[in-house]
Amino acid sequence: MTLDFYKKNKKILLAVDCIIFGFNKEELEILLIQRDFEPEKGKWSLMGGFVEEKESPSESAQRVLKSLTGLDDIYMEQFAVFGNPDREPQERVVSLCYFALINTEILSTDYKAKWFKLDKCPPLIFDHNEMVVEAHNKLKKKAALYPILFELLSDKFTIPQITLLYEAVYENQLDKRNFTRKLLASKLLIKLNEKDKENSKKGAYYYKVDKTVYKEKIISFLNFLPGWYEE
Amino acid sequence: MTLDFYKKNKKILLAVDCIIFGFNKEELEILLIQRDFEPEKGKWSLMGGFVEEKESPSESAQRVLKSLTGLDDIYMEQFAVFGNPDREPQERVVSLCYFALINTEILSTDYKAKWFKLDKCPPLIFDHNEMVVEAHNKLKKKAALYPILFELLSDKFTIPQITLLYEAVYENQLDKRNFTRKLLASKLLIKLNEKDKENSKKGAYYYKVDKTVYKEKIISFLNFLPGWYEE
DNA sequence: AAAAATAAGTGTTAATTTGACACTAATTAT
DNA sequence: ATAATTAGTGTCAAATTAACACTTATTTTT
Repeated sequence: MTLDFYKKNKKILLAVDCIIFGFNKEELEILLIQRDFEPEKGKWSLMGGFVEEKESPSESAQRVLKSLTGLDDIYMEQFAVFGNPDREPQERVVSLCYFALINTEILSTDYKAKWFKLDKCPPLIFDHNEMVVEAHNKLKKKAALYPILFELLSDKFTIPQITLLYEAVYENQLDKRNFTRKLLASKLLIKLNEKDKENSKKGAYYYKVDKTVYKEKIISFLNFLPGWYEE
Repeated sequence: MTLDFYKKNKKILLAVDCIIFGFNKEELEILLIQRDFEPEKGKWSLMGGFVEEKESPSESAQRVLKSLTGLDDIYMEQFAVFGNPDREPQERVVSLCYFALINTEILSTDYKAKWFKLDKCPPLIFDHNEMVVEAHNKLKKKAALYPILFELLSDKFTIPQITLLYEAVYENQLDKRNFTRKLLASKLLIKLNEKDKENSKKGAYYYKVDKTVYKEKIISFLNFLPGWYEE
């Protein structure tokens, strides 16, 4: 009886798919690959892979991410399961969806992945376009409460850069004065004695994240974006 | 080549486990079953089952819930994946975790499940105790933003009952005056011309949820619980 | 060297929301 | 009639919010 219980149940191919967000200083982007195998060879796709024998799903997601970007230690979160029996034509696959936030500057370019602006995402295989939409929605909700968007920026960044980032994620204009005030009130940022002179004549001071505060900081970020969630 | 790609990957037993929350007018409870099969026969366990061939994981979770409670149409949310390779001794099983909110009054009692107070939960099989803790944490976060806790109450309820419910979920005392004010300001409640006289001499007015508002209503519930998330 | 151009950075105010706080009202039981 | 019990309500000071536009620092142009 012991093993019968398990044996009578069908096993399933279990995949992970990663929506990898990046920020190009102006727009939110996602990293896609062109499939080089059947089915759907040549089509654009999220990065994915199967959960292997000796790894947990989050380890699979990390492996996939590493194999495609060379990056370790990336912010990643499981946010959905796509598992309709017929979502892939060849074989039943249940997919665990993760979104990841990476700083695109760190990423070397010799991987065959390509960045696409979120609003110019090509048609993707299977239900991957739906996954992207859900990931973006989840990102908006999460980032309203937790300061995770800093994962998309370099170690040092300017206030105008953060503002552009939030405007990109929420597809909305922000009041610069109010936003800056709230940012600084969060006590999350440390002002550096150095300016970014690339993007303006006056130059904007660099800041970095106070890591000790960052770990504890949640929810206080709420209402950074007055009203975005009510629309 | 087509199918080789899939074939070389190992399939995995995919389970769903449900943390079913209920509210007994005083405390938050979860519904558990005593396993009547090996392994771990006789031990307490979450309700679970395997994802079958023709169903999506959320359908599996609904089926499990229905088979154990007779209930349909229950609020349910996937909140975690437990998938360490060795989390079950006999066989590798990846578990998709759902939490559900049900009104215990509707539930008939001839199912062999049993309610346990959340803080008096017995030792459970495998990693189920961890799942319960994560579910409770997730519930707290979600319910701070969305009015989902009404799913735990009957169609009509009193303000004192809601207050007790929030106090139970957040394990904290609430200021009755401020909480009531915010509740009513949410425009989510419709006052009925009827009182509950069971629980007090004066009697407390019943309210019901305004379903049209309920569907849209999110986040405005935030800060119902000043400071709970900062501790 | 003066003027123009550009983007950074900053302050005020009125309205709203918050949290802290304690008494009155309605009913039943004695 | 009195006591007991729980429901229900109001005020105020402090903090937070959103709406709003000018000054500053620097480089480029003339």
